[in-house]
Amino acid sequence: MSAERRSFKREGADSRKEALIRATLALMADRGPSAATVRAIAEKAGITQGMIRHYFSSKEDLINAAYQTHMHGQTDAAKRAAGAGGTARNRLALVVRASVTPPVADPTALSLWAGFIHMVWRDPSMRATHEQTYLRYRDLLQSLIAEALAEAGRIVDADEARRFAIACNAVVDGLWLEAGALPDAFEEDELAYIALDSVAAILGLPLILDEQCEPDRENT
Amino acid sequence: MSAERRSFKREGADSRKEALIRATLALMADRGPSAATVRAIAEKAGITQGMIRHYFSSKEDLINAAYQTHMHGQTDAAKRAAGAGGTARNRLALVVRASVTPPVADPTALSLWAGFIHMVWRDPSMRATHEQTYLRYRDLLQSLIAEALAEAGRIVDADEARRFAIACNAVVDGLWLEAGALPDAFEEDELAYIALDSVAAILGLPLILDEQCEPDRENT
DNA sequence: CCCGTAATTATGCAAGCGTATAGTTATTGG
DNA sequence: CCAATAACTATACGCTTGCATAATTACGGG
Repeated sequence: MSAERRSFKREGADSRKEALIRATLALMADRGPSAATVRAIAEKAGITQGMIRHYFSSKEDLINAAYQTHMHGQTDAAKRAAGAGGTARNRLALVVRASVTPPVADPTALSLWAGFIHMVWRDPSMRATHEQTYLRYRDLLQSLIAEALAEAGRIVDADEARRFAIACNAVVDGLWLEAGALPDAFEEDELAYIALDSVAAILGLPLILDEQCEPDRENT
Repeated sequence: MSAERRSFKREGADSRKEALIRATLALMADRGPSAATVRAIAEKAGITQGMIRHYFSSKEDLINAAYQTHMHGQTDAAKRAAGAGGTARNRLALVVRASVTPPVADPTALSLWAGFIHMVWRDPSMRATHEQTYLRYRDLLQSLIAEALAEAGRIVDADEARRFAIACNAVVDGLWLEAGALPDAFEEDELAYIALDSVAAILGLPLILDEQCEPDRENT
């Protein structure tokens, strides 16, 4: 008469943590932060809700881990798009384009990001993660910019490089935001071209994608 | 032994609605969307929780009204900064500066916006409000841009004006975002200058504020 | 003057939340 | 081969939530 007990499956700690994090992200992306309850997360991860407190000290801890995972995924995807070889100018163009096109820029990523952002103000550790991730992307941009300008024979001091990075970061973020907020309002390549044109205008450096020297997925 | 009953105060419907909306915004800005419960909102508005359902059909309805109020306030503040007279170029500069400086750009506004954004996906009426507000600001920018370019003797077709508006909007949004996310990472005027320089570079049109023209660095 | 009506308060309710904990089942070292 | 232990399930608890409704109060027209 009692419902049959759930089948007992033993799994490694890492795989369980990852499953919980992925379930959290999926729920938040789908139906907002409020949908990411411990029960829903556990169900989506295929385990019972007790596990979440067995692997994370609290739900907030799990949320934090999910936030880190998401942000690292975003940055890594953009960095990966740059590839290893080619000119700095081309790598910069590739990073810019990747940052305003799927899968980095899409409604799911924006929704997820927005869901996390408001937690940043209350939890200091989430704020730390936020700043770190934010500045890391900007630093990536800044070094590519400085390198690309150097290739063109222009030497900029650190202050100017910083301002360039802030401005280009803003363009990219703004377009990333628009791509996620109004995915049907633009052609698929339109935002990429606008991003490249704008960054080029800001830097005074033509940015054209060297399609044939585009790196492929093979590098790592 | 029974606690004394709350003093009975009769008020107009508009003032009550406004009080509820302001309380909602204050709570969301302060402690996130989850803190904006009907009880907390009512307490902050100085009334009992029954009133919220007396003036709004549901809590979601109140949230929607608060969203509209906030977004309209943001756009209106930027528009107001442009003033009525002066050249279009100067009005454009004023709008750009206003959009990346307080009170339009600040942590509270960002936190509030992020709190709303993730609701946009579930509720169609909030999505409608979102698109409408979004495009209205961009249209404001686009008309100012077209006018300013015309002043300089440059006629751009509708397609190019649209791309310019998208790009400038992106710069402004990105800097607005950074100003709200990392309020201590920039000098107070720094983002305004970067915004003006970037928009100027994108449009190929020098943007200098009339009233107080600090001769900043040359772009490019 | 007073009563009907609308505004406002107070209270109750079912559902869902995060967390704690007791009970159950694999794995493992000796 | 059998405890000991860690992984895992199941359930209960206290709290909060949005919403509904009964009780109370002010106000305006007869």
